[in-house]
Amino acid sequence: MSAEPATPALAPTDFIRDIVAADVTENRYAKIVTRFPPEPNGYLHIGHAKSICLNFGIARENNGQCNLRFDDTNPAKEEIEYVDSITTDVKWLISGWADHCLAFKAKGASPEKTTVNGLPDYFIAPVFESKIENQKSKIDSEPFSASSYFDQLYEYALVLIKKGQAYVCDLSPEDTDKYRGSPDKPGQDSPFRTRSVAENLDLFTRMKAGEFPDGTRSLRSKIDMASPNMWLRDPLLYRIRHTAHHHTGDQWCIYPLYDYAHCLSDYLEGITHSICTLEFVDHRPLYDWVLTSLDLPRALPHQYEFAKLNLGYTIVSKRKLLQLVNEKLVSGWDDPRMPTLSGLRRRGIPASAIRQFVTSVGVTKFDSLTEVAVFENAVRNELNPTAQRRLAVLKPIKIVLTNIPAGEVIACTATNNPQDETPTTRPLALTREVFIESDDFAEVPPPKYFRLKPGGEVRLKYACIIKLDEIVKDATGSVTELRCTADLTTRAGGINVEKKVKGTIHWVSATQCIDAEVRLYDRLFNVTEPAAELDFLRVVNPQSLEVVTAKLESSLASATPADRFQFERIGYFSLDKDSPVGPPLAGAPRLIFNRTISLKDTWAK
RNA sequence: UGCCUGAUGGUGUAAUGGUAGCACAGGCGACUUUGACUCGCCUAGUCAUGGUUCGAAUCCAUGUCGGGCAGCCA
Repeated sequence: MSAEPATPALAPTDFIRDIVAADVTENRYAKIVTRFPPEPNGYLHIGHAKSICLNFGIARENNGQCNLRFDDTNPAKEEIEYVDSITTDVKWLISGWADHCLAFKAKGASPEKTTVNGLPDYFIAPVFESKIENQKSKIDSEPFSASSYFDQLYEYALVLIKKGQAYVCDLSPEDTDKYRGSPDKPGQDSPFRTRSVAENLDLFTRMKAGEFPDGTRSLRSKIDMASPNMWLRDPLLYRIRHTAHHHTGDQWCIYPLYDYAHCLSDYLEGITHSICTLEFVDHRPLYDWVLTSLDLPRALPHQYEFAKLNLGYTIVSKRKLLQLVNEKLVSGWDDPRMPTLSGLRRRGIPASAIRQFVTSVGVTKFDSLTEVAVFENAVRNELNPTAQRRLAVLKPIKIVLTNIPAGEVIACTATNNPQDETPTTRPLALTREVFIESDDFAEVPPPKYFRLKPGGEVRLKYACIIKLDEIVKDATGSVTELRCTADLTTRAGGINVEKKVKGTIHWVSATQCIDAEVRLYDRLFNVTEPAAELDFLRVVNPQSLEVVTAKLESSLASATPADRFQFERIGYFSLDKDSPVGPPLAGAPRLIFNRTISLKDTWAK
């Protein structure tokens, strides 16, 4: 038996995809439909990326659809600002990969009443932005949202009441808690559990009408107060909240809870596979209870759970991320050190690298902690073949090439990306005075030091070999310049091009370079599991940002934020979104570059 | 001491009763006008104890350890 070549990058497989594949084989659904259902109460982060890639990935691999849906059933926590940032981040992350699977709904639409197998039903149809853009008459669309199902959800609640499966409870929040019992002790039935259908209908109608203050009554499912599963002890379906909703305004004062709204939202949208994280395993019987209690005519969605992503040296808790922002430990939600998608984007990390990373981590039920090295590897893998090589000196030290006259310009040719099949080039100017990296010179070199040292030779990349003759110091003894001789016969085309030296270093012309602010980022925390600390603020890395004024080769003056650069021998960089674009004018703010990630450095270790 | 869930090299993940493989990390070496990339080699694993079986990471039993659950949050 010859083994098929493994292609995990192209066709990832995991226990959820196996279930989907089996459902496809057995023709259980006409189309595979998944969904990404964030609550609009914060910014998306690297952990969400795993869920997004799983849901859109499954849709993509099965010619299916993935809905972006806002799980906006709690008006107290949600804001329109978040729906906008989430929509932007999702589109960015799937761009060029699963755009065609992304489903929205028609703007303002709510589920339509239909008949299926002679039974009344509701369904909301998808709209694909990727398709309407090609059409003449553009349909306005928007993401799905639980709040656009409030009418249907209310109707379904009425059905549950009429079937005797839900009741209005007058217990206070505190008493509800007491009656619920504890994990090892059964709860007690609410005294309101036996109310008549008529009374329940009356009370629930009046709840909706706004007759009662917050917290005075709730609609509860009638399941089992003695269930060993706490979530089956008559969980609440509706609570009273006299609070305006970012989407429905003042229209409602009762709002459905997650366990009631989520499964039905899935059903209304025709979701087939409802994928969530492990903490919802205990909720699954409730998910199924609601759906099966309602005698719905179409195929029911099913919930599957996987372990969320844990990344070393990273925090994703909304509360803690907010604390970093509020206490000005970072510049904002999109600070390049933040694990938010907007932060990673600003840092210059390509969406494809994030996708590759979360795919490489896999999907299981094991609560794991992934090393940051895996993420960094994915980023470098994406950047190496695409980033344009440039020369930049972060911490300059001046070299004088004593045998090159002042004013003379020696033209050199640099390769833009050696990884290209047919690499392109650009011109570089070698002049009498150049800057090199101060790390690339050592007066007292450590063992196996390949770089510039007294009496030693190195190659200036793309130019020629130079030899250090003299170290010039000021009165305090610090080095002010290095006087070297350039061996011009070792240039490309020269008779001694083939001459080998151990070290090759980067440089820029002192007279033909530009200044730029370069922000060097390091990990935000000093410990692998900052979330496990009693006080995570105490393990914030005080050196997570270093700002330097660097000398860049002049071609970098025309950089745009979309460009990805590798500053040779240093790392990958991109223009910050706040940086002025285009050639710097006199007196104008200078360019700002972010270091996306350093190059691997096996010498520094 | 109720319910749910899980345990494979340092890390993550495959193997669905039949050769424990891959990636990352680490080590050594080759190549190199990036101490990068690339290439080669190496290190290292089935939680424990029993059982079923010709054969067990996989099935069964017991135990150990980890994670989750008692919001009118999602």
